[in-house]
Amino acid sequence: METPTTSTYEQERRTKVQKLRELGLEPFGGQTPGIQPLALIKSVYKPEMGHDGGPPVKAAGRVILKRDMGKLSFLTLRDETGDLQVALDKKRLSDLQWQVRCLIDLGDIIAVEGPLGVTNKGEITIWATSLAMASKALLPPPAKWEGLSDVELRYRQRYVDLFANPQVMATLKLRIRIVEEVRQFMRDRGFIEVETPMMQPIAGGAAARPFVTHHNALNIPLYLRIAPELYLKRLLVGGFAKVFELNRNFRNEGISPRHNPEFTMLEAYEAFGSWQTMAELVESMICHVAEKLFGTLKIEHKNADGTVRRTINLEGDTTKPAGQRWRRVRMADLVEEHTGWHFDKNKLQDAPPAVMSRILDLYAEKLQLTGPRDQSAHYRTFIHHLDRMSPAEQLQEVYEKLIEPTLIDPTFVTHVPSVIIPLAREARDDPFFADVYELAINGQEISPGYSELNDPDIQAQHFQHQVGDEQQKMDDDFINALKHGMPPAGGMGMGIDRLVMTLTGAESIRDVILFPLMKPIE
RNA sequence: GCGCCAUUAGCUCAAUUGGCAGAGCAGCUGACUCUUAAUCAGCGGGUUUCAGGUUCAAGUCCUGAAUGGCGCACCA
Repeated sequence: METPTTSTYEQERRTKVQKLRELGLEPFGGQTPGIQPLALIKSVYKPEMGHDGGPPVKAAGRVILKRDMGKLSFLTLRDETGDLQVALDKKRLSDLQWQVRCLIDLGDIIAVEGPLGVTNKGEITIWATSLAMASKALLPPPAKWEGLSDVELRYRQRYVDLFANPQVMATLKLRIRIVEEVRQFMRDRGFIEVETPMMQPIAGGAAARPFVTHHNALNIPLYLRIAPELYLKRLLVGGFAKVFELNRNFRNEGISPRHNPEFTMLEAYEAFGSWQTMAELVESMICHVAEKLFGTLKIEHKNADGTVRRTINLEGDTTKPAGQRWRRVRMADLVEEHTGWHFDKNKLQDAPPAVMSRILDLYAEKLQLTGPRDQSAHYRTFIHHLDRMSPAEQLQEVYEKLIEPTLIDPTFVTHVPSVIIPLAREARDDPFFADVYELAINGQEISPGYSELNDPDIQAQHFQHQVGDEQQKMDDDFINALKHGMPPAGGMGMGIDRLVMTLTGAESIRDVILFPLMKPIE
């Protein structure tokens, strides 16, 4: 591809590429066996090795700092594992290689070989006896001290972000470790990982707008899945007892600090389980991951200056058995606790005026509104919005908008109105509510868990109702599957990106996704 | 889709009331064999995101656009 850029930086560096070629050297390197990670090399050094008495080592990395002093240079190399100093001493290098030294810029990737040692000031250092350009960088890296801080550039050019900002690399690697631990935990619990269609003729299992594509040979529309749920349940019908899938879902909705159009979801189903077995599973899993990766159940979110912004306590009530320690509370009780609204399945408009006043207090707090209430369009819109809802929707709305964001420590919210959860079973003692939990941590919904609905007729009714709302399409084949008999089951979903945000303290979902979606330029 | 805010050198940021667009790092030239964001001397570097407008004069004020951030809406 043609390079349109003609910045002086690039021109200078292209000249150096040319000079390397004139010296008979390859500016873009080649296969180089025997290179060891910088952190490993650093760990090999022992004080008795002295100034340069360590073993010969072979290293490679990006030059992130350069200090030239006439006939001696110190470079700081960086690789995936960390930083290490390399010394280029004119006496130890051939004339040709010394000329290479003069052509090294910040950002270049170089390979060196030489004994491991230490400088007079005590810095562990490779005293290079050979030096090769592995990849000449044609573009300059960001400022060496500030790194790259322009948010847009960081997301658009993550490759720069990763090498310029070690904290970014650390967070994204932590994400990878979390995913590994979640998988391992599920396997240890006897769940098997399956792969179900990401391209579906009917996008079911959730209420969200799907991405649409087209299959040419069949001449049919296909939808990127918004959830794997209906296929995983088909597997229960087929006889799988404990399955999970950990992969991408796609939802054609707005982008926000908590929403990326493609995101990673864990879904798991256990025959003869329930929302209670799923609650135990998710609580145990998150605690396991936290213990394994951080060695603690107290997760601290820190600011850039190191001060603690927020602490999430995953311990719960330690007088109870492990896996049942997190708070469990009915949605109606939680709403009453915060607003004084005693939910009796009647409309909010019928509650005492003090309730609405309290709800508006919370609304003002959330949006940080200070002005008078009567004239504010904010309040009018919100009230009008609530007025048009059914009591069940009002309960859900008050919880989701005003209370969920305040739930920092893990909380299982149970007895959610069943009308808004078409794929779950109704509670036996009161069919107004569904047999489910919604787990909130860090002010976000992290995981829903259901006692799954396996009655094909009730499921079909729920779909009919939903079709009326244009929320979910009727999936006749799924109903057909249920007619063959699906064992009663517990099912759960868990938003992996949000879990990672909770565990790492990331404020935006983009900080835990390697390549978040950005609008293309032009 | 709506609202608020931002956009200045490769990067990080200044620029008073509307009055000559600047610094640090990076770059170039030179010095330097123990530096740690090396140091020292000198030199370059700009369509102030874009398109219009007001004005003697616009980075600064106005209108529109683009991209981004945050909030709202959407997303059970």
